[in-house]
Amino acid sequence: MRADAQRNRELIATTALDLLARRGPAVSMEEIARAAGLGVGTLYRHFPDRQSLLDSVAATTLRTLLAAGRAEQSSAAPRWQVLVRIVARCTGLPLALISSLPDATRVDPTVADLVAELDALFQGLVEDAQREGSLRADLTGAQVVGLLNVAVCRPGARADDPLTTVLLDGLRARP
Amino acid sequence: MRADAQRNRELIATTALDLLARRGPAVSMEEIARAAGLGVGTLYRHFPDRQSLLDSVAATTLRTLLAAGRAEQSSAAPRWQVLVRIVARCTGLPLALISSLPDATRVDPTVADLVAELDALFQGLVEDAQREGSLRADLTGAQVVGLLNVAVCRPGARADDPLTTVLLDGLRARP
DNA sequence: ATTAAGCTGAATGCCATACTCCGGTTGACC
DNA sequence: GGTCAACCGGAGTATGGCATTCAGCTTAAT
Repeated sequence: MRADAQRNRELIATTALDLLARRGPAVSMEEIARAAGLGVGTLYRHFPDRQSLLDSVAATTLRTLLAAGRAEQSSAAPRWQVLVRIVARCTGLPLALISSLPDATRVDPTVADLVAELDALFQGLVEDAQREGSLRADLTGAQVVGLLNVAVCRPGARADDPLTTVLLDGLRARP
Repeated sequence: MRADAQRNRELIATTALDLLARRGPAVSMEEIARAAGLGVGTLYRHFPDRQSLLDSVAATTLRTLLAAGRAEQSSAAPRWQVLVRIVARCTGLPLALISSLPDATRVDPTVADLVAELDALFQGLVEDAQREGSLRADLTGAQVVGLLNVAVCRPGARADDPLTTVLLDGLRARP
């Protein structure tokens, strides 16, 4: 593969991720192309269709997140700290949203698997934090994860958002 | 106006509000019609176009909310209580969202005014609660209102949602 | 210099959705 | 219970946005 092609492929993926994070899951191919300073045709040279591009970006990102998550998981830090760090890390990721939404048309098995794994990791972490006594115990793991999703998967979300801050404070177990 | 027309007009408004709350701001005229058990033609008999219907529903709802808010405001209850009650009251309202979003196409002056008034009322309330010492003071009124908006204006939001609960807990001033 | 891989973006086709309209229905008044 | 204007239904039309294609031009690599 020619060097410029390689570069463009990565540029497309990065740009797509960025736009998805900032403007939500409805970005058009045209928008992505323009933001990357390329023509739409180039996107289609690298990805057969829109879904492909989305899947590819999702898979890459989810894999990174999963790796980071597993690393954190086996650290010695208190579970609460771990959770906060992972949430920060995930912020701005709209892809979990794309996939976790009851979106009928989504079926890519790789992405689905990754989402499931990430979900399980998160839930385990939440439940550990509850056992540790740092996270309020009146919600199920799934509920907490669902709620963190809202905080994290918003167009334009940032880790130091008021929303994220307040939500995390609200999740902290009362003294 | 014929009795059935009157009935249908109200049915349309109610159904639209309900669907907007449950499925978000992208509901189609067809969906609303079907949910109301009517034909699309009937919607257009009562409202010249989609925007009209949305504006009408928004204006009615916002007026009700504003009245309820003003009543609460002049009650003797602690500001925190008042705030919680109003939030509960607003939950499921997607219209504030429609209007408060940077949606370029929205210009109806009535609705804009109502939104502004409701916003001001909310902010005043939040700031009073902060002075009262029941609401954390490290956020501006506007930030708090924005964040409550997220909680309240989601498709399918409910007042006893984990999200709303946790968010309110996170907003409470620390002892 | 050669050339195949790469790039562009106007043109195409598709689909969802707002909106229209005419034939059939019905409430209201006599 | 008859009349009729208001009302309703829903197939059909118009439109706009978006994914996707492709013919002609560029450029990296040798």
